[in-house]
Formats: sequence, C-alpha cells, structure tokens
Amino acid sequence: MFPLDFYSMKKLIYDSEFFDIKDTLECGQIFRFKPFKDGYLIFSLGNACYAYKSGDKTVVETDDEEYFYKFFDLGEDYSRIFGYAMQCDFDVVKKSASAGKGIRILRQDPEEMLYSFIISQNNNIPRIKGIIEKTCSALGDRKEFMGEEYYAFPSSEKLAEKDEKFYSELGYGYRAGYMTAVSKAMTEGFKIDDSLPTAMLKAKLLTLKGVGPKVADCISLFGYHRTDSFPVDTWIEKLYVEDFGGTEKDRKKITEYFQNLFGEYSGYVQQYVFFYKRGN
DNA sequence: GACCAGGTGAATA
DNA sequence: TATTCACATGGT
Repeated sequence: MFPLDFYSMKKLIYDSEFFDIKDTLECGQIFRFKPFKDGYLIFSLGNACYAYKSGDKTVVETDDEEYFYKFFDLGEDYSRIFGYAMQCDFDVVKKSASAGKGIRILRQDPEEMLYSFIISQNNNIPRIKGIIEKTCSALGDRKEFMGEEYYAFPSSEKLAEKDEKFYSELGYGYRAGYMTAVSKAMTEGFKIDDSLPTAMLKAKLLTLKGVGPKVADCISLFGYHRTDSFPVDTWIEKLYVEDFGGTEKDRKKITEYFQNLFGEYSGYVQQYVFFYKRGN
C-alpha cells in the first residue's frame, strides 16, 4: 500500500519568470532549506515542501498547498513589483532587479523570524544556518517529508525551557542571553498586534533584548510582510556609499533615506539589491 | 593573525 | 544626543 502522504501530496505550478526558487531561497531571507533531488527541501515552522524548476515552471510539492501558496506569496503579482524597480532612477536598482527578477518575498512565521534574525546579528549566513539547524534538532518536533527526517522550528515555550549555557553550547556566542530573555518574554505575554502600523510594530519589537533596528526591520519584512521596511546591514551600507553616493553614517538615517525613496516597495527593492550586492 | 559576518547594548563624553 | 567598544564564534 502507498503511504497516506502519497494521496495528499499536491503540486503548485507557477511560471518561473517571477518565481525563481534558487534566487528566492538564496537571497538571504530564509535559512532553513537544503538541496534535494532537482531542487530544494524547504522548511517553515513544522511544514515542509519540495520545490524545483521544470522548464519554464517552478513546481512546489507539498501536502499543505494552502500554507505554501501563502508562504511563497503566490497571490501577489510580481511583474508589477519588477516593473516598479525597472522604472527607478538608479542604475543599480534596475541591474539588481534584472538579475533577481524571480525573487519573491516569503511570508514566514513571525516567531521563527524573530529568533532567526537575533541569531543573524554580526554573523555570517553559513553559521546562522548551522545554529538554527542545531536548535531545531535539539528542541523541535521530529517530522518526516518525502522520506527525509527534519525537525520543526521550536515554539517559544520549548525555547524558554533552556538556559543560557544550553545556547552557548549550541554555538550562540554572546547571543545566548538574548535567546533566554526573548523566549521568556514571549511566554510571559509579550504579544505583537499584527494590525499595528509598521513604525509601531517596529517600536514594539525594539523593546526585546537583542532586537535592534536592523533585526526589527527584517522581522517586519519577512515575518509580517511589511514591504515598507528597508533593513540596513553592512552590505546595504556599502551599496549606499558606492551606488547612491550617500554620506550619512547613521544607519537610522540611511534606512529613512531608502524608505523615502521606495515607500511601499522598500522591502522588494532591498532584496533585489542585497542579493545583487552580495554577488550571487 | 587580522579581519569580517544580514548588529546590539552599554559605557562614555 | 552622538561615538565608541565589547561581545563569541567560525570562515577566509
């Protein structure tokens, strides 16, 4: 007999022009994915899918197509977003958009983004991935998808059960204390009203230990789909000076500069240029 | 062995 | 208010 998931497996098929799975995964917004067969296995909270390119289509196989339809933002028209970028006055934006035409902004879980981007600070992407994976293996529910074992991203309750020493031993470095403080706050009633305007949402996030402006912007963009956010990190600083002739040194002012320029398209433009600037 | 990585919090002036 | 520093760890 076939296992039950054979019957429940569904396919989402989408034109790859505005949905390039490789670029969407590798542009730095998600840390939990790995190469598999002709594409990738992708994990979000306790969900998994297999995505790959086939001809001029991107195919997503999953047993929860509703979750991943939303996750990949498939209800949004990215030709409009791409079109906006191509009409910008800045050469680097047009070049970036052309190079990353198939990038989509994923709609990820807010809490997974919260912890993931706390880990990301002053850290490099391979190591961020490693720490997150170790955390899931240690504290997440064991799951299986297409014969592959994986672990869900742990709940705040699970994370709050561990002490600072535990996180240090997983390689968190000085971020270990942030994990205990934030998971504790989350289990003690810290709530984020997702109907708040972006500025207030960000202000609320900033009250958490280890969450500064950059991390708050990433959580807003990737966890709450606030596309008026423009996270400024070391790469964007470089871009600001080299490609926009910027002179401000204060990151807050750099963020405002870009937000004023790109408005509701800030997050999309940020991902195009971040991906391009990092040279993928 | 210095320098960097999707920065932040705390101390200092 | 605006700069400056320490912070863990691993990769180059």
